[in-house]
Amino acid sequence: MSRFLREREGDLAPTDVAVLVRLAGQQCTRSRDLARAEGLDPSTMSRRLASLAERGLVDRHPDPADRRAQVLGLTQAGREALTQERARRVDLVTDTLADWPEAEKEQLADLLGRLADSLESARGTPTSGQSP
Amino acid sequence: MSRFLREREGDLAPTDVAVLVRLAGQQCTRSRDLARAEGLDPSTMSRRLASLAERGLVDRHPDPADRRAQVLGLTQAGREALTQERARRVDLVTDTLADWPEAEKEQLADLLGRLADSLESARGTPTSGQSP
DNA sequence: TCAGATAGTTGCATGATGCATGCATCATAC
DNA sequence: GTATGATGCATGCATCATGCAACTATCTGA
Repeated sequence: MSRFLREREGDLAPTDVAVLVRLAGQQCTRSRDLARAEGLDPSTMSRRLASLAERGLVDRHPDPADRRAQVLGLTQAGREALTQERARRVDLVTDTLADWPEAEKEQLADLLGRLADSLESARGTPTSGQSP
Repeated sequence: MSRFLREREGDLAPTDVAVLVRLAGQQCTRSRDLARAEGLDPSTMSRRLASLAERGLVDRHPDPADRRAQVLGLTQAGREALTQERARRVDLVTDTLADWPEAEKEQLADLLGRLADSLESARGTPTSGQSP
């Protein structure tokens, strides 16, 4: 899977896409939260955001409520880039699974969705039965 | 998924694990083939192999049939490291999907297996309907 | 024998990342 | 009100994986 994806990387790095997705979903508007959500160091997220802002995909302005922080949001270009990236991925899946029966594609989508949920709820549980 | 995995990385980098798996399966014994199989540049593979050899997980000796090439293989330590990594992953899955019904786990395994096959056979097809 | 292909390595640059640190701001205790 | 610690973000620095280009040694075929 990794080599498949490595060969088909788009214009946006995976991390950047993840950031755009979260910003589009309004799930977090703090750099800190984004970093936590993606399992990255805050410094890394700071740099990703700087890069995205420089490319005009994200816009940041000071948060009046907390002047240490900043309000993050997608620009119009950011929304378009995300739409385009999503279309690219849909094409990828469409091409690759073209000859799968419809029923199995739905099953796969359903199970992957639930897998994502399970992984999400397993976050914070480092490896195995830790945490006394 | 990526953040889940990023947080649970083992001692071996993902690429290194992939290399060990292929060597264990005897699928390729040439650095060049490994590189192609993993979608990496030969130079990168060369460096990964050097690192693995230095750590005593892989052993390389000149190929008598082709003195440019080298015969690659796992050392005993390499086999053990791979076994340990596999156990770690099994634990990860076991923990994460602990409360899934058995039937769904089997379905997921089956579909993921077939997904891997589809991705594998889609290799070399760059992005979408290219190749005139 | 010689030209071109191939296997592998190394030099160099790039880009993502983490850690330590610094700065500004907030929250709280006194 | 002021001092102390916590928090949000940025920057300096080092590390690591990676790709490209160039190189050496060897093989292959005319």
